[in-house]
Amino acid sequence: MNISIQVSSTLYLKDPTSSEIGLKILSEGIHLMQELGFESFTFKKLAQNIHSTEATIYRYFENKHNFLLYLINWYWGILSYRLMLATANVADQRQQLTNSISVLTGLPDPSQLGYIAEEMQLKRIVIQESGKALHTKMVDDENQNGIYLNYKLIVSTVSELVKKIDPTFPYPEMLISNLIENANQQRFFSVHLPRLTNSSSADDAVESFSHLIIQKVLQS
Amino acid sequence: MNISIQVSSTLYLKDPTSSEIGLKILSEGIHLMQELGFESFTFKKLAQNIHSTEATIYRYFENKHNFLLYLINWYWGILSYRLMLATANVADQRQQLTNSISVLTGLPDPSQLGYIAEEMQLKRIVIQESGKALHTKMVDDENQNGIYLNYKLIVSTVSELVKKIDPTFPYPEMLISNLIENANQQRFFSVHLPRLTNSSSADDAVESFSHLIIQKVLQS
DNA sequence: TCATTTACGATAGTAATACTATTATTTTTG
DNA sequence: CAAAAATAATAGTATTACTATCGTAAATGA
Repeated sequence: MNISIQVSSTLYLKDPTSSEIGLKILSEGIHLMQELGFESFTFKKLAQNIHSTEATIYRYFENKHNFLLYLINWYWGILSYRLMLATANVADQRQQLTNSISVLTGLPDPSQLGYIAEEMQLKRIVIQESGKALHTKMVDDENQNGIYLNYKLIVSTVSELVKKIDPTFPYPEMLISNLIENANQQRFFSVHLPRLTNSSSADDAVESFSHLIIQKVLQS
Repeated sequence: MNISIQVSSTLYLKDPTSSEIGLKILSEGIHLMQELGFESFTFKKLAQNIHSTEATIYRYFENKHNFLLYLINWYWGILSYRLMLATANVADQRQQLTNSISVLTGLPDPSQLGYIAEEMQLKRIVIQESGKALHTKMVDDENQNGIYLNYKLIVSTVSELVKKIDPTFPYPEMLISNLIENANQQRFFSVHLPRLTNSSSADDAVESFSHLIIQKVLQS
């Protein structure tokens, strides 16, 4: 059911979407990754869960670090797609920005068309694990290999919108990457360190906060 | 030279500041942690560097995860102290907040009194590794053990200031934890993923951005 | 000062992990 | 239906994150 989300081909040895067992690696892999967390997740456990072997998984992914990067890349691909949907045929640039911020910082609406089942699971993985994927000695090499293009494209697209709305604002990229990262961080806090946030699961304070920042900071 | 920074005693088995070799574990440990990163850092390597053995280090710290938590806790202790210095004898609350934001998001001034040599190294470790310490299955237990009290105290103190200045602002804790986390994140981006930020090492855009947010968002 | 606790160094050992390698068997495909 | 490719089954390796044991050195205290 993937609407052909692009994931950088340097992240896999063999395209997991090209075979039955590859798809099982992905779907069960997502499930196991969020259940166990990156540290306790192993290819051995995944192999057992899909009634296959370690060797088979290693034919698709070089290592579990790359597997995590694949999942994160996939997530940003989905968001990229939803961002496109949310701004298409919207004339007003302010409204485009508002819609974009909702996509990037709000929770996905399950009833919406184009909803992708894996998105919620991937989002949880991104919130919990993406720091571990990023804060590595390999980050510069990976960046060179285009691993972060999906993410950078999102930041670039939305910050271009910011520039159009308020050309005087001096930190458009920082503003957008901040709001994106903050959304994930605050959702983590609201579960584990609630005194660091004003977000609870009931109202979506994270999204409201983001809109408020945009509204107060940009002059149009 | 520690001005008796408090670190939660649940983080060590034996206080490393209480002995010669404990202090060597800390100073060489900081050095090695930032040089190798958390993954490649091992107690074995650290033991070799201080001409001691693994067993000795394990007598001070239960494991390397707790060692990292100790370093991070130490960092927040230092910041807590600097926050106190920066707001003491400042009458105006706005100015107190401004000074606090500078401490939390700016770079420390080496010429300033009370500067602690390890702070820069610890800051680098916090920027690079703190996500790995936090995003773990143990986070709830650790929080229960008071590991994050230093951090929560900082957020609480500064957000109380926010509440006094603008009682109508609905997300004071989120605002402050966001600015703190953002500062570290953007500094990481500026080194590794510069297209996600507008911060370069030359000017301190991170700090300016933070002040701008505060200024625009709070009404006084 | 001398006995005793405490800390440290040296060494060995273990279970788990993150892979690599080999070979047999099944599945796919031209 | 033959050849190629993918997978299963199994074994093996280096490293890591510890734990255990024991002899010695240093600090402490009566």
